[in-house]
Amino acid sequence: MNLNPQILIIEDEKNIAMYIASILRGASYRSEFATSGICGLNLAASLCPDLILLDLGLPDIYGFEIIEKIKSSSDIPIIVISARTKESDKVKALDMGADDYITKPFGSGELLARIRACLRHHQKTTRSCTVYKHLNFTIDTDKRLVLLNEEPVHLTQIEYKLLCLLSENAGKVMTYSSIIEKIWGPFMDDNNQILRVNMANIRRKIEENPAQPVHVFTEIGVGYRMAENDAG
Amino acid sequence: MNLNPQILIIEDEKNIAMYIASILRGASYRSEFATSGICGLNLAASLCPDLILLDLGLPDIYGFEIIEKIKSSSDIPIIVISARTKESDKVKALDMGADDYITKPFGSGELLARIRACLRHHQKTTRSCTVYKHLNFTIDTDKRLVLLNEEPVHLTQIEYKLLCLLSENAGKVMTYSSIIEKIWGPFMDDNNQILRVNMANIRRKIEENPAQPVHVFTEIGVGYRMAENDAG
DNA sequence: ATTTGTCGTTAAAATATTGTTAAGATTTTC
DNA sequence: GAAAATCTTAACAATATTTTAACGACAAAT
Repeated sequence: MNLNPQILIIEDEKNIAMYIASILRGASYRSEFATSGICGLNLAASLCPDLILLDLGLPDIYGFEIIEKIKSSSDIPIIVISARTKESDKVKALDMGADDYITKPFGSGELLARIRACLRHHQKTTRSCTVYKHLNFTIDTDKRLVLLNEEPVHLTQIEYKLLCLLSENAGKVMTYSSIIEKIWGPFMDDNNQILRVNMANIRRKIEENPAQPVHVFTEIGVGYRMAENDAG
Repeated sequence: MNLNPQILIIEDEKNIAMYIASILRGASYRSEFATSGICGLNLAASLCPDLILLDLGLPDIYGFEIIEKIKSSSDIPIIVISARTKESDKVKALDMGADDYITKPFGSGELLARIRACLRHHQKTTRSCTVYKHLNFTIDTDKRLVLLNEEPVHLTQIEYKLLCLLSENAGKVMTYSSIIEKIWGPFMDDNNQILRVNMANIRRKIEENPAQPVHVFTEIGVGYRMAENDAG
């Protein structure tokens, strides 16, 4: 069963946020708020929403920075909602990586249509299959279940995210810093000690012999790579 | 060599079409016209442009039909340009598959920014090729993987960087000092002992007979040169 | 032919990175 | 609120990489 798409609203004016949320609810999207930029960035990292609606006029962080940070660590589509009609703002936001730009006031129909277009567009890039198959284990992201030799294995939140991330990118090396950014968010420092510990825990759970892994290899000085089997 | 993106303009009013074309030319896009819907559909099929700018108010075919037809047979991004500001039109066009909707009058900056966003978005699906191919080995820089006779070869960080650098410049001699500068940075002293060791290690890994290399040749007194195969 | 200098090779020393364990800190669960 | 699980941090051993040094083979120069 797939949940309805989750949308994160980053907007400092409560009443506008509430208004948007009600529109989204009417279209049966799940929505979350953030009333500041920092808060928004953290929520974006922890929730991994399907889409972000971003107001540019935030109190703490310069709106364009948020676009940059989110896009550097993820692929989440961003629709900018702004009172600024100046062309230079639109250009800047779009070039920073925003996927669309709507100026206030806007109609609920247009907002929803643009959200649909954005989500549709994005789905083409993200594979629809929710099961990663490997040599002797599978990940079912739909059920959040990992089976090792048909037997369920318990993974903690972080371990699970990490395994999924590597599965998604099976075959190619993911650098330590990119992994850390994707799992712990953009404010985590680049110390990969914590990553090493988690990888050790994962290997203890899914590798026959953790000292000679067959699933996740380490490229010394660079990062980790998951074996490219029939993942996907 | 990659040509600049080609953009198809489907617009019945000549002067508007010319205006758009001049904007595109200014940003060094290649552009083509179609002044009717039928004509546009044919050109879309034969040219396979990178993007389509579509005016909704065409004489022959109902504009929405064009969106539907193009999208059903291809993945070309479509930006609708229209004088209609009615929300229902926007919603309909976007839901039909259009990727963006701009209302006239629009600024050239916004148009170009939206085109960039659209192209960028679309490129993600068709990822660029990052593979260097040589006689019996390949380097996949996306996966950071070196295959020798289809078998993965392990290279250390320096070895890998070095091999990539030479591949990038296949066919031409790279001087020792330029190599050292690129790999160890500008503060490394010009002693190429360390480079010799690394080259020996690389040759042991990728050359059949390291004493008679076929991939990386040394130009005595000057530097190293990688054989110019179909690298790229 | 001898000298000079460059290059390839090997091995050992120095350095850096990674895996592992265990002990607090924090959160979640009951 | 206590117990369990999880997350984080620190220390240390194991391992891999990078650097340095020494030396023989070979080519160019005298």
